[in-house]
Parts: sequence; structure tokens; C-alpha cells
Amino acid sequence: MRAEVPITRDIIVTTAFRLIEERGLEQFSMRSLATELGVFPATLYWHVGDRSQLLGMVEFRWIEQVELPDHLTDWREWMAELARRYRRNAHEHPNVARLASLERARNNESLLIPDAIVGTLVRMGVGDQLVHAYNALMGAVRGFVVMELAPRAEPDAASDVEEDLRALDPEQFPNITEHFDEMADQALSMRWSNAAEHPLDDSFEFLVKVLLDGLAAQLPRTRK
Amino acid sequence: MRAEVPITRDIIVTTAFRLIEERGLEQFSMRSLATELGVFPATLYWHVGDRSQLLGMVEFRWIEQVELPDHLTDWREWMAELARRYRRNAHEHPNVARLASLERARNNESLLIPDAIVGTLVRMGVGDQLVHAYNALMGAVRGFVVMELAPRAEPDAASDVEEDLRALDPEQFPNITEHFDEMADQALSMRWSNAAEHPLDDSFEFLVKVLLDGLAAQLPRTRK
DNA sequence: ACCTGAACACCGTTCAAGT
DNA sequence: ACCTGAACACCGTTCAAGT
Repeated sequence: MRAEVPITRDIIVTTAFRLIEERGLEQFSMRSLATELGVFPATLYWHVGDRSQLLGMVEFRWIEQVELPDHLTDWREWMAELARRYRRNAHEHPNVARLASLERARNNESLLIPDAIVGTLVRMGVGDQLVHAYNALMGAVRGFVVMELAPRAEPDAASDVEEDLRALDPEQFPNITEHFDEMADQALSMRWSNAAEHPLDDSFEFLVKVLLDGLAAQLPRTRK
Repeated sequence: MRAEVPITRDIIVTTAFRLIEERGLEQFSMRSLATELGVFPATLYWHVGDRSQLLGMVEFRWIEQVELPDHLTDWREWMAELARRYRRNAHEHPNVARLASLERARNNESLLIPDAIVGTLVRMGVGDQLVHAYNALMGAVRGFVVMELAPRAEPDAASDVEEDLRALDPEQFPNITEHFDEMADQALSMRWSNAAEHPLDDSFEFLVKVLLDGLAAQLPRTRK
């Protein structure tokens, strides 16, 4: 692929985003990106620093696509909706989303969402539990999505995984085998399809409900 | 370093575990492992297959160190204790723990913990919400730990991160700046220390409580 | 200011050959 | 069965040199 010179940082980041999404982070390299852009590897270093910095920019390109819900709704619905939008963005760009879970991008602008969450928590009246409420929500929601998107076995190995699971010994795994039909290919660590084919929508809604119910129970009694 | 020949798969996995923990996954390579063992790279391939399979074995070596609590206690305490043990293991071997979040190891034996969790959930009476309760707990707890252990900026960049955060514009980030003392270096995405220096113990306890409270609220009314 | 061309010090993996 | 030695096809990054 030929690209007009001079190239820009913006084009580099956009192309890196696309390549990571198309071929996966493991297949992505500075050299393949340079080839894709029709340019020498060293050129990239002039524009974006090194690989790690470039990945930080890609990560930021991803996070800025999550839009805050407006504040008109009640806090529960606002929190739930934000969590859903975060997850939706992750499912639209799963490979970059997994990258973003590493928090490489130290960009202040990516703190706009955290700031809004803090504001909402304060208004809810979490009081001196602010940090913990924040960490619990952030860790649980982002963490769930990371786990959900964790790369499955390579496509050709999927049926092997399925066979392994179907062959589980009822003596050793009495509970999983008894509830096999409910769990198989649905529960974390027991899936052989990837997240795109089998999104855990209902489990995510369940988590959000559990979190917000549990959080409400922690609030001082002045609010329900 | 010299190693007696013939070498064993067990020695390879043990050494790989140690190297990943000492120097980080990024610094780990098949070649450096071979050098450490005083052996040619090709030898490793004969014993463990390829890099990806070896990492799977290291992951399993990590997960099998988590011991199940005995079943005598009530389900809430059992769940909380298991979550704590999982996290404690992660903090003892953070670099391998992050590797394990990728679920590379497709080893049936690593399903012993999931099986026990399923059993407990069933006894709690989650009914047809079994998969979702399982995924919510698993995703939230494991996810929180992954986020907590996410690599911070390189040590030499820590003070830069701190400066950036202290320089946040109160116009743009009114909530974070107002609660800066509570949040700084404590909240996810706002830390400059790593997890070893600043473990999020209280936030984790908060999360576990929120999850179990919220889960209890989902149960049919036959149980409190 | 921006890019080339070449080089350096690495990788993971394979394979024939040795014992 | 287990290991060597060499090779192949890659990496990220740096740097002098070009324009």
C-alpha cells in the first residue's frame, strides 16, 4: 500500500488501530505498519516515538469513543448506561479494547470519564467510601469486559476445547458436569466460542444489577 | 548458568515461572530461558512444544497454588475467603498472574475452583441465574485483580505521572481535583505507584461486600 | 523537518545431524 | 530419546546520511 508523504501522526495511529483490530495485537508490528503505510520503519519513530507510545495513542483513540450519558437520568440508570456504552465500545473493537486494559496511555484527557463517575458517586452520597466505590465499580466492570474478551483458543482448536469439557469426569467435577448444559460455552473458562459469537450480555446485566444493588446497600440511610 | 542434562519439563516450567516473575513477561524469551538453563533453544521445543504452550503450563502452575477454603463456613464467608486467596496468590506472583488472566491454559484440572464455585452457588439457591451469577463473580473478582495489577508506568516515569495528575485543570476535572487527596495514587487510572507498594486492600474488600450483598438481593426469598 | 538505507542486537521456530 | 548447531524469517530501535 502506498501512502502520500509526508505522513502524519494521525494517519499512523489510525492505521495502527485498524491493523490491530484486523489482525490482532500479536500480529501487529512496527515493521508491518511501516509496510502498510509504504514507508521505512524509522519514519514511524520520528513521528510517534516508540512502539509503546504508539500503543498508548491507539488506546486513547479507543477510549475517547465512549460517550458519557447525559446527567438527566437517575444515578443508577446513568451508571448502568455508562457501563453498557463502555462494553459496547469494547465489543466493537475487541483487540484494541484488550490493549486498553493495560492502561498504557497516560493521557489526562482519558480521565474525563473517571471524573464524571466520581461526580456521580459523590452526589449519590458515598461519603468517605468514594475511592472504594470507584475502584469496585471500575475494576468490576472493566475487568469483566477484559475477561469476556480474553482470547479464546485459536479457531481450529475450539472443537478440542469442547471435547475436553464434554469429557470432564463427574467424580472430579460433579457440579460442572451436572449443570453442563447451562454452563458450557457460556461461563468464563468454559467457553470455546469467542466473545463475538457468544457475548455474555445477560451476565453483564446481572453484574451491573448486583453491583448497583450492593452499592445502594452501602449508602448511608439518608438515601434509598 | 549450567544445568544437568537431561533436562525435564518440570525444570523448564519452574524456571520460566521464576524468570517471568523476576523480569516481567516482556523480558521473557525462549532464548533467554534456554541460556538460563544452559541449553540450546531447540531443546525447549522438544520438551514443551512452543512458547504459547509453555506459558499455559506456567499459568497452570500459578492457578494450582490457590487452595479452596473448606466448606464448613457459610457461603458468604466461603466466597469471600476464596476471592481473598485468589487475590493473595496474584499479589505473590503478579507478573504470572497477569499472564493467567489471558486464560491460555486449557487444562481441565484448572476447573476445580470453578466447579467448587458452581456447587456453592447452587447450594445458595441461585436457580436459573447460575451462569450469570458465576460470570458476574468470576469476571468482577478476577477482573478487579487484573486491573489492580496492570503495569504502572515504568518506575522512572512515576513522578511524571504524578505531576500530570497534580496539574489537572479544575475546570475540566472538577470532581477529581476536588477529591484529589482521597483519590490520588489510590484510584484505578490515577495511580503512579505499583500494586506492590499500594495494594487496594480496602477497595477489594468493598467490592467483595458489594458483590455478595447484591447477589443476596437476587436470591429467591426463601433464603436471606 | 522529514525520510532513507543500513545496521545492531535481538526474537520464535524448524530441522538435519549427532549421541 | 534427547540435544546440538545452524539456519530462516522475522522483530524493535538507532543513526548517519540524504533532501
